[in-house]
Amino acid sequence: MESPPAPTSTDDDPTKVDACASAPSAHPRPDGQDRYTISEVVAFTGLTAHTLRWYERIGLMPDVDRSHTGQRRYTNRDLDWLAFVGKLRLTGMPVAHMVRYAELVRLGEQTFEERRELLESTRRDVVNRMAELQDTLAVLDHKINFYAGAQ
Amino acid sequence: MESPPAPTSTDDDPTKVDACASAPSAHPRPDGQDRYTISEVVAFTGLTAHTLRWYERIGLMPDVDRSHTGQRRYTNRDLDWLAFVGKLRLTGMPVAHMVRYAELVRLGEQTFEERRELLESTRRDVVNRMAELQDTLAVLDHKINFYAGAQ
DNA sequence: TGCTTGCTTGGAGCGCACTCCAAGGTTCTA
DNA sequence: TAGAACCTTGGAGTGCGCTCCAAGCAAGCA
Repeated sequence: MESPPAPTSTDDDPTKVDACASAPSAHPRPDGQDRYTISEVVAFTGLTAHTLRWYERIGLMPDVDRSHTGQRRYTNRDLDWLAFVGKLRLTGMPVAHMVRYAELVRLGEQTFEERRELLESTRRDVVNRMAELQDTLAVLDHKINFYAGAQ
Repeated sequence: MESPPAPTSTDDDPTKVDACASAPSAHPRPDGQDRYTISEVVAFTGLTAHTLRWYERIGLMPDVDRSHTGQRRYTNRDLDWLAFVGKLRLTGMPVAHMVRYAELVRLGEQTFEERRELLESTRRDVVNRMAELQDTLAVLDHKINFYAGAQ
């Protein structure tokens, strides 16, 4: 990372696949022994195995490692990436944009600028959405108060 | 309305179809001459005519008036209702729940309690969503700062 | 060794919220 | 009175984000 914060956290270094440091997220196994099966990842993330495989098919997961017989083995870094994708999903960002971001990460450091622009655009969406929700909250409270006042 | 605020605003009185007072929204025509065609409503709301007709079909619009030849004529109250539905839509509330709410409004005052519960549940969803977005904002800012710092 | 459970794939299916279509009637302006 | 623009309907289609299926291989245990 930029300066010296948490020693275990991976971050936006493209050699580390742009995992997300904001959730140190205490992974159950130390680096080196982190070869999770798909069902373990299902348990950690709450996603379904179908969805995990689908993410890979559409290019949203960066090359998951395989066992000698071809079964998926996920790393802590993959888990970090999935946590970040989960955040993006909460923003309502279309999956196609996330795929674009994943592609930029694969392309390395020369895409930092475009990545930043993409995230800033997403940030604006989030801020707008929060303002909309704040408005809506006022409307809901007004009506709830009316109904509460009318017993 | 409960106390005496804005004189023009309709509100949660079921005889007035539960329109939303929170947006006084300066409708272009006074009550009595408010018989908007579907394309006028499209212009006001940003919804498509398809969507307006669909809302009616699924029970999300309360009995839109018709001209003598059967064409729709929307009132200011219909516009208020659509504005409220728009707010609910922003919360991510499923259309089926909005239809349920519309049904409760049609059933009159004895559904005040259930309407309040439905809106309070929606309110909780909104608050949760806002907290999630706030979290996400922190993650986005962290990454944006990293990319900005790396030029 | 057999048995159960888990993992693999490509491709089909689903639920939601619209979105559009075809064929025909209505309204408005000149 | 003509012509353009608008409105009607039931039903089919679309795009998104999954979700599931079938058929077969892999892993772990008695």
